[in-house]
Amino acid sequence: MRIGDVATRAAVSVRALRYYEEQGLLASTRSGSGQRHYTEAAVERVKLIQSLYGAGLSSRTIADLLPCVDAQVSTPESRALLAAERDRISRQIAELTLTRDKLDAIIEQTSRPHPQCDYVTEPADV
Amino acid sequence: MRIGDVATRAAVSVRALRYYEEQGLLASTRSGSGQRHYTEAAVERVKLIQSLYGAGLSSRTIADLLPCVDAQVSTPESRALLAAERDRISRQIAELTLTRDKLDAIIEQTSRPHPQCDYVTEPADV
DNA sequence: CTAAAACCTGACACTGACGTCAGAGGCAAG
DNA sequence: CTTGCCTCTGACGTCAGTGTCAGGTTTTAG
Repeated sequence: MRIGDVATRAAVSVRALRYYEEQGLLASTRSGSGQRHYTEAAVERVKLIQSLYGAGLSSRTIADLLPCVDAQVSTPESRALLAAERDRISRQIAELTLTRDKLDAIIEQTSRPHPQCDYVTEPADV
Repeated sequence: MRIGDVATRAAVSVRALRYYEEQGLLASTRSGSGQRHYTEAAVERVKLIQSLYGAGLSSRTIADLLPCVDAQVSTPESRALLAAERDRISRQIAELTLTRDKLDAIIEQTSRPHPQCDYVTEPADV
């Protein structure tokens, strides 16, 4: 599989895949002419990388924990790293939940102003 | 209250506060000599701004929805904006939850390798 | 009164995950 | 063979929130 196929199937840019390789997150074999080739597994790996980026992990952190995913084995350090990131994500979820609740409160308040006031009614179709 | 006090109490940098003002997120009155002065409410406002930043909103988006918080009134547009951001945060929470579950699965797998293998035992105190 | 600490504006530096462009080579189809 | 798309490397650009420095004024503490 060539880089363009992986990019399409994982819904990322070609540039991103080269960057992942540069960061040591994604390996490829090279054809004689230097073109990258990937296995099917690469697509899933890229999706995992993407979700970790989405959770706010840096390339460096991902690079640290991916080998442990590959090897299916963890050292005390890698377990600590994994747990630390999981906890960070949990805290992030908690914060986001609070923020969403704040937004909900704002929506509540602004949608029901003093009844005697003029205010714009529900949007018809937006 | 001067800028340094607000910074301390809201746990942000002085630079950040000046930036918020520049972006139209936080107003201040100026003393004759040009120094910024804030009310108590500024601290809470800064915390709100921070949590919105934390949820991935841009200055621009925050600038769009803060006036509606202030006015306690919403237009159809602002309601749509608020709802859209709330939904975005909800999706973000859902994604983060999935990612955390993936990490949990990885932790599970790597913490219990094939029993017949040598592997490092539980960390004592980390 | 004076020194330290806080404040001001303006501007450039930085970070990280890419976008984008240039210039050159590779590969299947007609 | 050549046309057109894909790929390569290298390098600079971007964005957004903030750090940081310079050079100067203001406020506060002793």
